[in-house]
Amino acid sequence: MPELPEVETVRRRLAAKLTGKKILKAEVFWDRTIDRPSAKEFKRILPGHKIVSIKRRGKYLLFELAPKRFLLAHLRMSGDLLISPSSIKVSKHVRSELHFSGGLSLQFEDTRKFGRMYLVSDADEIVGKIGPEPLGEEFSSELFFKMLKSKKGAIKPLLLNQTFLAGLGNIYVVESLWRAKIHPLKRAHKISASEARSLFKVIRDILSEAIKNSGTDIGDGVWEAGGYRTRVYGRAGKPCLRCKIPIKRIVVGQRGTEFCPTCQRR
DNA sequence: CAAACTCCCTGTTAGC
DNA sequence: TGCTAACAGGGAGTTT
Repeated sequence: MPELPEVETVRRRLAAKLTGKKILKAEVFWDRTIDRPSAKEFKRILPGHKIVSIKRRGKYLLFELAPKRFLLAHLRMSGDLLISPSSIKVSKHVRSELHFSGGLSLQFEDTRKFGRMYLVSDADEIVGKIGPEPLGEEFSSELFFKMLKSKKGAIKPLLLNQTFLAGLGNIYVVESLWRAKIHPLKRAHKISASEARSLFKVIRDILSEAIKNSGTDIGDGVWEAGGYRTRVYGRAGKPCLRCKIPIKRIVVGQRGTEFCPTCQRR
């Protein structure tokens, strides 16, 4: 499922080919894919706009358009954005399609229909409330420690909370906590300064490694491109790669959570 | 304010 | 073999 590194991979794939291109036509095959405005308005407004830049904020893709507007896309569970000749459908699950000058189209493929597109005049309407970018310059170990100190809940659901920190999903949270040797149920304000430093570094290292590898292939057919291999995610019952003790799986915040019962203490 | 739950969806898999 | 039911998962929205 697309998290920050997968969305960044998509962004890089698209930016090279679509920057400067003009939208000729917009089609919507599943209306609920368009969160706002209505699918009808979406199709009416988009033609004539040019793509100025393609950025990313957390797990959102952000297309800056001219005349000034923003097209945002969130891939949620199964979404992907693919470029193809206009005449060829990339799969039977294409929910919307933008046709560009030059004969290419951008197709929003999304098997499970959780993905959304937004067409707005102010991007902050969608991404204004999300937390700092974990790979951004404004995010520091000191800031992270302060953020953790003010929260009493368990660390795992906190890291999944997009208003706390942007871009992490279940896979990278589980991987980060394992590598930093922190128990997923540990209370955020009880994390020491040195643990916070470690977690800070680990999060940035793992995200960077995953981006370098074009994301993670978890082998369920949802995201097949990536070369990053998980160390604990999906490995319940198998030996911990550090200590050989079997990896445990619990449910935290309604999400499956693998961890090593000896390496990760509370 | 935070934690817990519900909902949206479909492909995969476990169980019969 | 073929069927059904359970399950996974992000995040907005609602309830506790």
